[in-house]
Amino acid sequence: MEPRQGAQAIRRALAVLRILAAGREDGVPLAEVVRTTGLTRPTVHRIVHVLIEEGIVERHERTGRYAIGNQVPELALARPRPSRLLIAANPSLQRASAAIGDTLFLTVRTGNDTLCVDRRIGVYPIQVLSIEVGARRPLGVSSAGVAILAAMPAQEARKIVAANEKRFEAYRTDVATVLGEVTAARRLGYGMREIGLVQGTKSISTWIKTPDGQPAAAMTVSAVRTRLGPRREQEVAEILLREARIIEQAIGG
Amino acid sequence: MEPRQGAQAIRRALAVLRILAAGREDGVPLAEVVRTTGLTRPTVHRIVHVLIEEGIVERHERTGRYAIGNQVPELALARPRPSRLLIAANPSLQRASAAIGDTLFLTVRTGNDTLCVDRRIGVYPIQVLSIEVGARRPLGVSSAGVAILAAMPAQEARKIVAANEKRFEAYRTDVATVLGEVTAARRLGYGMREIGLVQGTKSISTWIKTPDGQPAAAMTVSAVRTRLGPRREQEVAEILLREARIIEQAIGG
DNA sequence: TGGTTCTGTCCATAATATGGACAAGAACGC
DNA sequence: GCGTTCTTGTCCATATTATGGACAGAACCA
Repeated sequence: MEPRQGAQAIRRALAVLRILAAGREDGVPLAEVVRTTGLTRPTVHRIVHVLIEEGIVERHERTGRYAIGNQVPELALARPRPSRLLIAANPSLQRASAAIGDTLFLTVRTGNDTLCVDRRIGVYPIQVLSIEVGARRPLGVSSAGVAILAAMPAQEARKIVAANEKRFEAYRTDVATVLGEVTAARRLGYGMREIGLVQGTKSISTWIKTPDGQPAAAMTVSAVRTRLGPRREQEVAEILLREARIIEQAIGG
Repeated sequence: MEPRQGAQAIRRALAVLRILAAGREDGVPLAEVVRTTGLTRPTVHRIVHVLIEEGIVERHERTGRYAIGNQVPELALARPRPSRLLIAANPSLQRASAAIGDTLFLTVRTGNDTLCVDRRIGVYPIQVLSIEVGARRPLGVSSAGVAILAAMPAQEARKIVAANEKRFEAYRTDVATVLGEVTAARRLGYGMREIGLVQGTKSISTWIKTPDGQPAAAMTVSAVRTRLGPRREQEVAEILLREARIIEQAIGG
């Protein structure tokens, strides 16, 4: 499907950039980039340093870790329109946040990653704030990722999960576990994780599909586990499912 | 100064991306990318299409023009902190905008381009709004660019102007004209263009330097020409110069 | 001290990106 | 209609370019 050739170096540079983006502000050590991309160290080293010269990547003084540079937001300014989805989802996030009281996330798929694009903090005094806007994770490790995978054709989902295999280790999961969760999510109608990425938290995610049936995003509630018992899980899931359908209407029109 | 080799393709891809960023949402035709980068058409074609497959570039349905894709803002989310400069400049822009009443721009240098990063609209009923946040131009074609060039060592400025030679044509200027304006700006203490990029407008720009003497940005006022006669030009320049020094203090601390 | 991480560099080699040449479509003039 | 000039897209032999194995230094720990 993507047989265009003659640009190995560019593709590799982008793969490196995506890993660095997943590391956010803290940056990523070279060795980790080498491990997760599967490229050789001289190659990664060369790519990263060319990107530094070009201002696309920065190196943190103290740690020596590599991170996304300031020229990337500058390039991004050339594309200012906020996405349709963000506008369409806004009222639903507002309503659901008020009704539920716990933290809400809106997450999209980008390549083999999930990317948090919006967050609403609820009124309940204990909030799960571990995930920030811009947070990027391999598809499959969060309940949002599981929901998005559950919403796509099984074969495509398997392909993505396989591609992320190496990266799962860092999140203490593996291909079989993720595929199991995806299957469970399909049965339930929503994604769920009893053990959230942070100890003692629980997450519930619904998927949002585009008119052509592709998953566009996931809407997630994260809370301390004790606040999401079986009964309330049911309630929260119903709210999320209802709002997800409303967002689908909005992006469909 | 930048002798690292082994990544021609990556550098070329970035050069293409920067041209596309300058085109903003409208996009840029392939032929123009070829002309301004000086690369051959097969090469640009290959690069652009690989970037499309990777989601970094998009092609507009109707026009066939190429533009920055949605994955670029997604990568940029990994770097959320707004720049020090933007924070430091905020009160000055506020004050100057109130005092002057015409549109104010804050512009930074990025590579061989100027990039508008902030804009304040004044109270006067006729405002020059042609430049938007995200607008990118070759250094030298706007008064902000002239100011930034005037604030750097003459040799470096000449080098940048020479590098932009090909791109000047599209703005109906040339190396000699730009260098003349830069010299004039050094004498005056601020950048000025009697004929703005839009017919009948006039612009005045002051430069803002970092503690180490490098130009960090330019602050610009644009107005219809009749509103910036010699007397008012003097007044406006004084306000801009004063605020520029205040911003320099703020980023210096 | 030796062992284990990490990062950085060299350079012969193979694989890769290159660009001249060709092709075809679109817009314009007449 | 037909030529002219613009555009974008593709092929493929070639040589330029990116590659990665091997080596080395630095930092940390026992």
